This record gives sequence, structure tokens and C-alpha cells, in this order.
Amino acid sequence: MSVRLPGPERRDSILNASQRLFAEKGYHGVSIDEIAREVDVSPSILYRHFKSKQVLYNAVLQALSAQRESYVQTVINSGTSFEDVLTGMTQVYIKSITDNPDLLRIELQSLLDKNPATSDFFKNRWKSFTDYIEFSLNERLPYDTPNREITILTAALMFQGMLREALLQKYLQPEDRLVDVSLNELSNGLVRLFLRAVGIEKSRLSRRAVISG
Amino acid sequence: MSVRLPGPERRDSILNASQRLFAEKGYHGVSIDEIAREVDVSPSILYRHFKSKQVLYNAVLQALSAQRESYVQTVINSGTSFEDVLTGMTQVYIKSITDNPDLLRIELQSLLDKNPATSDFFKNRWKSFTDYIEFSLNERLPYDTPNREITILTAALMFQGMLREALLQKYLQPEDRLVDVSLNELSNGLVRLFLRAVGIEKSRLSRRAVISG
DNA sequence: CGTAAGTTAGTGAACGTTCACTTATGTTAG
DNA sequence: CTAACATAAGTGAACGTTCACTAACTTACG
Repeated sequence: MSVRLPGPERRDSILNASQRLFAEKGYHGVSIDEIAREVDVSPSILYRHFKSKQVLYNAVLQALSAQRESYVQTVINSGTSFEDVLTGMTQVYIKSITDNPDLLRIELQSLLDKNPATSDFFKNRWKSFTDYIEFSLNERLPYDTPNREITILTAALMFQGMLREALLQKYLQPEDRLVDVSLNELSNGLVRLFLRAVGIEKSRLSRRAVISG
Repeated sequence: MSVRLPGPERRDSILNASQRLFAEKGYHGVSIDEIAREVDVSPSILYRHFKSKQVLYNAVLQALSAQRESYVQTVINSGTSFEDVLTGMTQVYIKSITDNPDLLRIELQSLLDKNPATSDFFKNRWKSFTDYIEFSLNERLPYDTPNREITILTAALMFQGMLREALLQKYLQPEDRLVDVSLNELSNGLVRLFLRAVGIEKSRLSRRAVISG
């Protein structure tokens, strides 16, 4: 018999193992038996805590969402310049993926999933980012900017895309050409390019972007 | 009994159905029986043409790779300006996804797949893009550009990321905020932003970017 | 002792795959 | 022209395994 744990702890241990396995192989690629083996418990225990495989999967997503906390909101509320907030948000996102690369894989999987509950998970992860960028650019871009509205929309998209791409390369294709570039360099480079794209010069006075750890 | 087809035609009909289903639900999400039902043939027929499910899946990827042709190379060889080639490549990529959105889903799935043969499929789809961008920027950026090497690397990444993101939003999250923006606008907007990011002004003389169809 | 955590031993269905067999078609000899 | 044959296309049932899931029983602990 396996070590006997109080309910909530067992539940957490199941969630942890499930997260790892689902991230690695996707929903259909993982069986209940495999998770149970990983947790070192019999399969029926999983049904004591989650009434079906789908419910377990949803619980994994929900746990990830909750864990995300209000980091982004905190950065925004810190009230510094657009450049600094952008850098801060980028670092928050990078850090969350660095701490838990499973997030990146599950984010992609939820993007491919038709299940609305699942793809909502993906949308919410990015909404505050793009909302902030659109809002800020709307305030900062001169009104006579050509293609103003679409530039704003596109810029938010660009930021989201380039940031995710950088992390994909680093964490999902690690043998690639970016091996020698640190995430710090990458992050700073991306923000620098992005600011130039939208016509904002990064002030030399703002603190350098450095990720702790 | 179903309509009797010559070998190669049956093989193609299997590949077509498989591509659609694999794109929609992923490798583990589709069963041999389901494909057979779609093709209107008994499951064992699939094993006459492909010796296993995995071999069938690989054949789907290979067919997609071949179909891609040398569009990109053609655009590059047309020998116009960097801006025009970039616009051309963007349109080629957008068109390939527009013609066959399955490509986008399978590209993402192959990114998540640990199988090396599969993830190579993904890499090759983008290599000529990023190679061209890195090569061109290396020729065009002044040697005293600050952070020169990393800017070049990051820029190529940025282009790839923002382009894929645009298509993800359009095809995988169609109810989103980009519904009112045409792919043409999106594409032009992205290229415009990208050129500004790397410090290249799009010449007003170059032909407008328009996707036919 | 009661309850909650865990096990054992299953269920039927679906999985990928194979097998022995049947049917259609194209070629060729009488 | 057709009967005979070879070959290729297709069938359907069954294989062993794994799937998600359940019921009945046992054990540990406050």
C-alpha cells in the first residue's frame, strides 16, 4: 500500500502529477492508469477526488490559472512608464514559464482544444497583456498616425506573438540556434524592437530589465 | 462494399481524411477505426497502405511538406527589395494557411510532439524564413548598430512569432477581436511594424501588398 | 468506533493490429 | 468471345491490450 495521505494533500499530489503528464503528452496521450502509477496509488483513488478524467484535466487548468495570481495587475498598478510596465510584464510572463514550463505546453494545447472551457484558459492568460498594450498605445500614439487603429491592434498581437515565440524556441526546441542567448537578452531585445516598432524610444534613464534568479 | 479504387487513389483518399482528422483532434485523439469510417472502408485497408498508425501520421506530414513546394525560394529568387521579399514571404505563408488551415494546427501539434521526425517538420517550415531575415539584416544593418547580433536573431524570431500569432488568432480563435480585420490588413500592418522595428522604412514606391483571391 | 484513504478485482468498450477470406478487375490462352 | 487465372482491393471477425470507470472490501487514524 502507498503512503497514506490526508485528502487535500493526495488531491494536490494527483494534480501535480497530472499537470506534468498532461503537459508532456496532452489529454489523450495520458491514461488514468499512468497518472495513478506516477502518484503511486491505485487508479480508483483518482475517482475519489475527481469524478472523471475530464474533470481532473479541468482542475489542472484551474489550478494553473489560480497560481498565476495577479502578478500582471501588480506590475500595471506600479504605475511607472509604458516601457517599464512592458518590461515588467514580459519578465513576469517569462518567469512564470521559467518556473513552470508545463504552462507553455498546456497553453498551446488549450489553444488547439475545441472545448470552450479549455480555450478560455488560453485567452485569459493573454487578455491583460494585450488590453494594457492597446490601452496605452491608444493614449500615446498621435491621432494623425497612419493606420492608427490597426497599428494598435497589430502591435498588441505582435508583442504577444514574439514573446511566446521566444519561449517556444527556448523551451520547446532547446537544441536550436538560440541556445547561447539568455532569456534576459532575448526579453530585452524583444522589448527594444517592439518599442521601436511602435515608435517609442526606450528612455535611457529607466532601469535595466533584469530577471532575478 | 465501398467503391473500389486503384491503390494510389485509395492511398490519397486515406491521406486526405487522416490529415483532416489528425489536424482536428491530434494523433491520440483519432482512431484507425474513425479514419476508416471517414474513408468508408474497413480498418484493415489502412494497413494495406501504411504499416502502422504512426507511419500513416508521418506520411501525412510528409505530404504536407511536399505540397509546400518551393514557394519561398521562388519569392527570394525574384530578387526585389528586402521589403518586397518579406511581404511576399508573408503572403505565401498566409496563403498556404488560408488554403489549408489544417497546416496551422498540425504545425502546432508537431511543435508539441517529442518525436524528432515530427518536430523536424515544424522546424523546416520556418527555416527559410528566418534564414533569409537574418542574412538580409546582416547585410543591411550598420556595423555600429548596438546589440547587433542579438537584434538580428531577435528580429527573425519576432517576425516568425508575430506572423504565426496573427494566423492563430484568425483561424483558431475566430470569435476574437480580430474578426473585423482582413488578413491583408493584418499582414501589411505586421510587415510595416516589423520594418520599423529593425529601422527600415518601407519605400513608398514598392507595390502595395495584396493577396490575390 | 466511525470515517476517510486505500486496495483488489473487476466491468464493458475501444484501442491498434492481424488474419482468413471474398470480390472485382485486367490479362491471356483456347 | 470467353473461360481461366493472377492480382489487387476490400471485408469482417477476432486478437490481446489498454481504456475510463466502478463496486465491494480492508486498513489506518482521530
